[in-house]
Amino acid sequence: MEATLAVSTVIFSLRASGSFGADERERSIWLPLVRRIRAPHDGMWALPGGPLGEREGLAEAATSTLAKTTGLAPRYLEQLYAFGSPERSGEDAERVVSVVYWALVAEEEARAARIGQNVRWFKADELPRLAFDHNVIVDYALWRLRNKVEYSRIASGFLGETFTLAQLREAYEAVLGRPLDPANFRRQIEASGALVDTGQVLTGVRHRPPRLYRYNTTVDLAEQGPLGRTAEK
Amino acid sequence: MEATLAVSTVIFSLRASGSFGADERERSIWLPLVRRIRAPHDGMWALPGGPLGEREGLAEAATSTLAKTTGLAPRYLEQLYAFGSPERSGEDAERVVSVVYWALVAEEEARAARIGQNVRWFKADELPRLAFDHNVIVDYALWRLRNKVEYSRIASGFLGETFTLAQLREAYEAVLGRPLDPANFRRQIEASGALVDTGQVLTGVRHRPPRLYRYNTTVDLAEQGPLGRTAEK
DNA sequence: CATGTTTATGTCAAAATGACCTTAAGTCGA
DNA sequence: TCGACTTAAGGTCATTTTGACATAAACATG
Repeated sequence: MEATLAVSTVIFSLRASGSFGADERERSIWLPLVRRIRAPHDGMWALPGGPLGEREGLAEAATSTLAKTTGLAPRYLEQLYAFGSPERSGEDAERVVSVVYWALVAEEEARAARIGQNVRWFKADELPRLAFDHNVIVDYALWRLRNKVEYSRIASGFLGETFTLAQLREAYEAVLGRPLDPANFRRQIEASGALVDTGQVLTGVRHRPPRLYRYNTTVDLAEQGPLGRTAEK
Repeated sequence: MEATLAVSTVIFSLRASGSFGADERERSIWLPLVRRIRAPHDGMWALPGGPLGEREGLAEAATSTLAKTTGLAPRYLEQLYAFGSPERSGEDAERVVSVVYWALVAEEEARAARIGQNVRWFKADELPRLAFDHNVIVDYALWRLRNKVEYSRIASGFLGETFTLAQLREAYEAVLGRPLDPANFRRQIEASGALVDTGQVLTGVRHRPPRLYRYNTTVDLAEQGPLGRTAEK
C-alpha cells in the first residue's frame, strides 16, 4: 500500500540545567527541535526528520537528519518505534507513517554544534506542545533511555572518547534523576568489565587526579541481539 | 516519500516438541508461516502479513493478519521493528518497508486453530530458509521474547485465563531453554505480586491439587512505558 | 492404607547491594 | 613549606537477594 513514510529522530544530549542556585555541574537532558514552516502545524516545534530517500536505509536517513540539524554524528543510534495511527496527522490530512530513531550525542560536541535558524534546544522535561504526536514520541524515547541506562552501558554515549568515573556517574545521575553512591557505582562498573583504564589521568583539577577510562568496545554499548550494527544501515 | 509499506507478524505459541523419547510435557516455541504464491520468492515460506489498509492502524493490521492466518486473537501483541534497508526485497525489486509485530497466542487455542491451505507451523529453531530477510526477523523476535521473559510476566501470554504455577514455569522453561527450580520460581513470582490466587484448585490430577492463579491485571504484562495499549491501535 | 507424585513451604550458604568509613593524591592559600 | 580542602579510590559490614536443596502436605491409585 502506498503511504507517506517519514523518518524522524529524537536527539538527546546533556547540558547544564541552567537554573540559578543549582549546582554548576548538575546536568539534565536536552534535545533539539525544529520549527515547522509549513502546514499542518505551521510554526510549532517538531522533531527533526524528513522523507526517506529512494536508496536510503532507515538508520541512514536518521543519521542524515541528525547531521542536517546539528552537524553532529551520533555516539549511539537506535530505532525507537514506528508510529502509524491514521489520525496522527490530523483529520483529513494525508496518512503518514513515521519511523522514529533516537540518538545520543556527546555533551562536548553538542556544545560546539552549529545550530540552524529554526532549531533550538529544549530541556526534555519542559517541552512546549509539539506538532503532531511528537510529545508522546519524546516521552516514549525518554522512557526508553531511562530504562536502557539501567541495564546497559549506554550512558557513555553522552561522553567523549575518554572520561572519568565521576563524569560517567554524572551522566547516569542526569538520566535517572537521582544521585548514585560513587563507591558503589565504581564497584559495579568495574565488575561489569565495561571500562578499560587508559593509564592516563585528568590533570588540572584541584584535587586528586582521576583516572581516564575508555569504553571496552569488545562489549556492546547496548545489547541489540541479532540486529548488529550492520543489519540495518 | 512514497514507499510500499507492509505489516507482518511473528506469531509464537508453545506446543509439544514432538521428538520421540522426549518428555511428553516438554514444549518448544512454534510459529505459523505462509507459503508465497507469487514472485518474488514464489513457493518459499514467509511471515504472514499484508499491506496496510487505508484507515487501519499498524497494530490493527497486525491483528487482522493474525486472525486471517490462524483465526486467533493474540494474548499479547507488540511492535518488533521496522525493516527498510533498500536491498531487502532483492536487487531491482520495489523497495518495501515492513513494520513487524510479534504476538503470543495461548497453547490451547492454537491447538484448536483452523489452519489454512498454505499455512504450516514450524519449530522456531528449525526453520527452513525463508523468503526475504524473514530469518533475521524471526531471530530478532526470538531474542526479544527470551529477553522479555526475564524481566516481565509476558510468559503468561502462552497460557489461558487461569493456570497453575507449574504451567507458568513450564512456559518460562520452554522460552529460556533451561529448567528452573520450582521452589525458587514460586518465591520470585509470589514476591512480584504478578499473580492472584483464584481460590480454586486444579482437580483430577493424581497428586496434590495445585492452586489456580490468574494474572494480576493491575500490573502490566510487559512494561511498555507511555505507549499504553490505547496509544497505538 | 501404604505408595507414588507433585505441590507447597522452609533452611542455609553464597552472592549482590546499599550505607558508610578511611586513606590517597592532588591544588590552593596562608 | 605546610595545613586545609576537595575529590578519587578502595574497604568494611549489615541487609537483601539468589541458588541449591530439604521437608511436609495433599491428593490418586492399587
